[in-house]
Amino acid sequence: MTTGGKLRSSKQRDRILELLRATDEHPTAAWIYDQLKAEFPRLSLGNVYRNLHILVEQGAIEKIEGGSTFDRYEAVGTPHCHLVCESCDAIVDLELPMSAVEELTERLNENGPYRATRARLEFYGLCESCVAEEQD
Amino acid sequence: MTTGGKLRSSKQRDRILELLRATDEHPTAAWIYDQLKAEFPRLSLGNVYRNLHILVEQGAIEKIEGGSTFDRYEAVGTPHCHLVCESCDAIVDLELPMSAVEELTERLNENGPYRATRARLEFYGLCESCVAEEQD
DNA sequence: TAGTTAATAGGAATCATTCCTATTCTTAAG
DNA sequence: CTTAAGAATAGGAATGATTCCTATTAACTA
Repeated sequence: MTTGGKLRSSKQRDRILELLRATDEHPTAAWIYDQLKAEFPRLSLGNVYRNLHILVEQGAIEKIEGGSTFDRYEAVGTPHCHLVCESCDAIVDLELPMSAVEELTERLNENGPYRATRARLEFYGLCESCVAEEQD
Repeated sequence: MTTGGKLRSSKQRDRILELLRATDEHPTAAWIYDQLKAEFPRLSLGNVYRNLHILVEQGAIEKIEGGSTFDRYEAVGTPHCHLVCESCDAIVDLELPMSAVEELTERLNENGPYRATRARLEFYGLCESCVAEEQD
């Protein structure tokens, strides 16, 4: 990865940032690639990804990820939220605030022109054992 | 897909459900496959996926998905939540309840043994134009 | 017991993303 | 202005989770 040292300027990277600043469409890498293909006929998708990573590291843009690359499954039980441990990748069930989420969903539907049917609330941080391990 | 008609019993599917009910680890398909490989030497990963889909449709298990298959990007601005339109796949920025999320995060950290640093709240439903289109 | 049809195994195909390498470009020094 | 150094790029191969396809196997039913 190309962090740490000073970065050289790059027309492609500048244009990617401009594009993202000019739209509220939350584009995918492929969309950006399509947009810039005319302007940079030799543009490569890999380079779009590379520059997106750099821009994220610079704090200029944010990545809205689908979460991890693989799906997980659980038996059906009472509704609950999850805590994703960023240290060990565990997913912990939380008993907490399902009602709070429903409340927020209602509030959204009252105030806005949308019709939200459900919401997903996920916490990120450290699970119990990883919190314990940090006492060193 | 094999829905609609009556489903035949299946040792593999039964065991997958048992496994998921016996653990709170939120396994991946690959993990399930590894677990059952000894028991069913000829088990295929494709069949694990197939049975997971069936179990989800039956409502016996839930899929914790990473969201969509591709990542999206946005320029950095004020923190906000998103509404994902399930009809047109648009992602809409919401102004609403960022403080509420922080509040919930704090509450979680006070009550539990975890250390959550951030949370993600996403709403799913219909965006403005898709709500409008439904007036038919 | 035989026939029908679902379930399965196995592997090929997909698709977003990452990785690798040779080439090109930018920049700074001489 | 020229050139050397190294970053940025293009292009394509590799990866990894998931889906799709097909021939085979197994379970229910008449």
